[in-house]
Amino acid sequence: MSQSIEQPADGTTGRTPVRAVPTSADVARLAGVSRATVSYVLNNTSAVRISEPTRERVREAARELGYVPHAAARTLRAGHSRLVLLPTAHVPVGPLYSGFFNDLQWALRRLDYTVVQYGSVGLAAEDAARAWAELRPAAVVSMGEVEVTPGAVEILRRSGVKAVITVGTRAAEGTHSLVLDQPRVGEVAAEHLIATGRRRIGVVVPEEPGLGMFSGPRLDGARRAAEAAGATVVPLPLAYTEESAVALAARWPELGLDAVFGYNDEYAMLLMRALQDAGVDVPGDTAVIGADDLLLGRLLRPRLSTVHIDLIEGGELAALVDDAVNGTADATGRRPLLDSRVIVRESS
Amino acid sequence: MSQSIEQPADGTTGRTPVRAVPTSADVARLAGVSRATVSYVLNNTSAVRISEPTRERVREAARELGYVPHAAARTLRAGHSRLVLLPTAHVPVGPLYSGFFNDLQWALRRLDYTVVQYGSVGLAAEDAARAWAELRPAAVVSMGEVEVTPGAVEILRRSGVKAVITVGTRAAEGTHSLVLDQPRVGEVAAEHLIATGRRRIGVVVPEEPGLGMFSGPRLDGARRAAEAAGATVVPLPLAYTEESAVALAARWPELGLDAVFGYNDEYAMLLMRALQDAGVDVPGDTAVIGADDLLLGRLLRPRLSTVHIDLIEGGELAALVDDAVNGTADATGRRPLLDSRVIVRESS
DNA sequence: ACGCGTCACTGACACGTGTCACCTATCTGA
DNA sequence: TCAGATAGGTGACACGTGTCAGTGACGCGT
Repeated sequence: MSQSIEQPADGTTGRTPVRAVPTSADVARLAGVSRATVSYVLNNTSAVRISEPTRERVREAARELGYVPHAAARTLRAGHSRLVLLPTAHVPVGPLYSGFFNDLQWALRRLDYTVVQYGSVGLAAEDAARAWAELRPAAVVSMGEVEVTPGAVEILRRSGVKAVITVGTRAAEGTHSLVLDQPRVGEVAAEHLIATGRRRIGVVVPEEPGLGMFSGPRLDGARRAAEAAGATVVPLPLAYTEESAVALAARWPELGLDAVFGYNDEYAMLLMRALQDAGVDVPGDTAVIGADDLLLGRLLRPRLSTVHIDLIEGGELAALVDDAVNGTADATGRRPLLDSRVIVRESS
Repeated sequence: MSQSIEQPADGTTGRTPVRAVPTSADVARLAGVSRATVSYVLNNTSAVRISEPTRERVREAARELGYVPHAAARTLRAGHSRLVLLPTAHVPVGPLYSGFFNDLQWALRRLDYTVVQYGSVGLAAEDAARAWAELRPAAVVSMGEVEVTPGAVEILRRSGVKAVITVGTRAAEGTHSLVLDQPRVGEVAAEHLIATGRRRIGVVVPEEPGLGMFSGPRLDGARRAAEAAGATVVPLPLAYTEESAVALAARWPELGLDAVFGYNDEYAMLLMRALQDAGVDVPGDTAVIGADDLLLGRLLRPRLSTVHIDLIEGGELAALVDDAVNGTADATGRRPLLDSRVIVRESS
């Protein structure tokens, strides 16, 4: 405890045993200028004039020392960061999300933001918000998995977060909300099935946790369409395992369904295979339709019909984030951003 | 229209009253104590004794103000962060990776680290390293997509990064390397095919960029197995589209292959379907095997044989990261980690 | 010689936190 | 009574950066 580390002692001792991380002060010393000059040169600030020979000396010194600025010190000084926080409970699998995330990250990077995926497993909404707030992000973009309560928004706002954006099934108080009309997905699926003469429609409800906020609204949408046409909707709980699908298929005769909306392509494929193995003819006895328009859906026979969902483009969302951070978000109010449409193949 | 955007319904659209972010000094003032005391209480430092009434006053004040510590200031003061950087060029789709990433993030969080996915699209290795270094992470875990050159390692080390860990097809100089034995995947696949009497084996090589560092070694492994048994290996370029698969299937007769290793399950499924549509009997004429053991592979008929890959567990890697940061990791350097075994179903 | 403007740069402060050394009462034992 | 121990706390510094207000040198017109 009383052992002291050898002091760098400002030039008196030339060598320190541990190689310290070079700072802008080191660069300044080597280049024979002040630290302010170093800062001006490396950030090439336009308001201050520094002669070209000096600029070059500074840059050379920085290169030689391998100087890299300290992001934490920067944000501390600046009072705000360029972090965009992306809370995730479980990282969602699925190519739809992956592709979207890729685009978003790329676009935000282009705007000089850093995207941080931050897990908050098993935390209450406001505890999670506190954890996020520690990073003092410029914006928080919640993609529907994580609930954002008004209290959580208040915590974030109070910690200096400029923009809170939610993408989910419903608008969250106090945030810029991109409302994905999940009921519409179920609705167009059901409308299609009804239009092709089906009357008793099953709707798969995944048992996996975390999907409830999508499956519920899709079920509701299907119900709405069925009601309007005098058809019937039956919810079908299903886990993403072969056993569960086989068990459901075994009950098929007693259910008396002539169509099923499989929540998404993956569940639909799983169920369709089980149905075929149980002797159910698709689409003769029962029509099947999924959602998400995966390539793999075309590999089964019959090819899987699906609902194609146009998610907002990553670049578009990135622009919204930037506007919200700058306080220049357009006040156009509601704005149509995508459509869900049925792609008919062979399974319906 | 199934998506809409909404403004904050707070009445304070865009323009929030400039309420200063509370600091520990504010808490101290409100509680009537010094800032040092606040720090001791909130981090409940064991070495210093603070009376229970005072502790409670401080906690109450912090609660009332909604105080949240400033991570940047903390890491600046501490000289190091608890960030674990996970560079990604493209976020890889695929459930294998997603599941792994989930586990890793969860386990590291448990050890009080924050995982940051940081994209470095189109940057040279050392430029990317400089960008990572700005965040002064405690560790950098590169998952094989991004090349880590010795120069990049030097930059990271110099910026104070405690541990550089690479997970990939080969060890990287100066890092803790987890070597995934990719050739082994191709080898076991080919050995299985040869053992069941096949002699001319096609190996799918995806045309998608970024997969080359996996597909190349797998091809080599297959070649090695074939050579040992006097069999033949033919590389088959394939893009992840139906058209590409159909085109490849059309050339099947002239290729004269009696087996194919599909790189992974997704490519294998795509190709198998195209082969069947072209009138090729699977596994009669040609055996097909994939890799990754996806559930969807069981949905096709015949069920897809596959190579099951045991990736390192997220928790295990997290422990290694922690050890490396603390300097208590065994300096073995390289360590083989990928166990591959064939799961025979019906397609081979 | 003097005022004035421009050029090229520097000194010093603030951002929010953790921690070490120090300080003042009060209590203890002889 | 007095030295010493202990409880409970505080003042001050350092971390690395960006930026504002100066500051000396120099050229120029009168």
